[in-house]
Parts: sequence; structure tokens; C-alpha cells
Amino acid sequence: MAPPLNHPWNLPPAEARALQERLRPLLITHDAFGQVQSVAGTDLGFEDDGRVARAAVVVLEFPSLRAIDQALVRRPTPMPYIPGLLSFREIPALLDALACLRRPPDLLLCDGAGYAHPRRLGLAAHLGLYTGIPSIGVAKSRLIGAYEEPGEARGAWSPLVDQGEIVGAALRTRARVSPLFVSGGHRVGLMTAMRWVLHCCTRYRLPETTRAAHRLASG
DNA sequence: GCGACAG
DNA sequence: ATCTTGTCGC
Repeated sequence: MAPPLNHPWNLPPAEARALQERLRPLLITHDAFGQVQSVAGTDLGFEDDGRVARAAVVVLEFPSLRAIDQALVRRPTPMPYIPGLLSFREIPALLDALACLRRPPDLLLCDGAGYAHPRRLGLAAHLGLYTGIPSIGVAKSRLIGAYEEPGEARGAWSPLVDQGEIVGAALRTRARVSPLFVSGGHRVGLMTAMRWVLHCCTRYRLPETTRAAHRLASG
């Protein structure tokens, strides 16, 4: 699936929000992908007071979770961090990093929200839609939605509700650690998103994909 | 006007 | 996200 999208990333806030509203109906919110042999983690680090972004992507073979490819690029940051508009700040560098890979991964675990977004187009959803790659949003903290504290066991979860809609879930990826906020991205539904996040969380709270990308982006 | 707010 | 040492706990 070649990306049928092509739009600027340095937009004024109001225009960026309007664009999200226009892209929103293009997002595929149900499972629509085949065999997964590779899962990639994405993350960013910043330099020079946030003016330069370091985008890292690490591809792990599934189910071994062994790293088989990775990419790291440094790019000027197009926008400041504005809650709800994170994708405009981070996607440009991520696209260049993804282009450096030997071949595109089968699934993306992004560091941020997916569908659990004010206009249902968080970083994971936007990046998946733009690249056509199935994606999942994995955030360490909540952007939107109300939720009850999930049970203490690994795998316990509770729905994230916004405007009367279940947009994601607070998922306990390890016993007695604060939950992760998981949401579907492009071509991946919530229940499937949670399954994949758990598949990638072996010893720590964060998925091995995210950990690997974070280490690469940090040095 | 006030509070919330991924990374 | 980033600036940063020590420190509490398994």
C-alpha cells in the first residue's frame, strides 16, 4: 500500500487540527493485516533545546524478538510540542528513519497515543495511515479518557473512555507497575493491539520494541 | 475563566 | 522530551 497522502508538517495549530479531522475518516480501525514476522519500535530523542530530533526505529523478528534491523536519523524539528499535535513534530524524522530500513516492518509499536486522541488521530494512527503500515499506540501516560485502575496482575486492563466511546485501554504489562495506555492505530483494533503489546512485553513494563528504540535514540 | 495536556 | 546525584529496593 503506497501512501496516498502527502501533506505539510509545519502547519499552524488550527490548520493541523483541521487536517486531523479530514484524515480521521481514512483511518482503518479494525484488524486488517496478515502474518507478522517483524515488529518495529519507534522513539525520538531531542537535541539543541528540541530544535533537532533523533528518530530511532528498531525492527525485531517475531516471535524471537531479536533485532534484525535498525535506523537512526537526525532532522530539524518542524513544530514545537503541542498536546494533540505530537505527530506533526515527530513523524517527519520517523519517515526518514523508516525509509532507511532494509524492508518495511509488518507492525509498528509507537511511543504515544493512537486512536486515544481528541480527534482520534494520535501519532500511531497518523504514522500508520501515512505509511500504510499497521500500527499501535503505546503511551506511558494518558492523553485523554477516563479509566478505572486496572487489576494488579499482568494482563489486567480497563477501558479508556472519551465522549462515551472506548478509545483505548489502561493495560498492566507487568504485575504491580503503573499501566500503559494502549490504543489501536491504523489497521489494528484495540483488543488485538493489547495482545501485541503483551507479546512484546517480556520482562519490563515497556515493550522490548520501545525499549530498543529508546536506547538507540538516547545513545 | 479554569483545568488538562502523548512526547 | 530534557536538565541531573543520590538513593531506596529486590
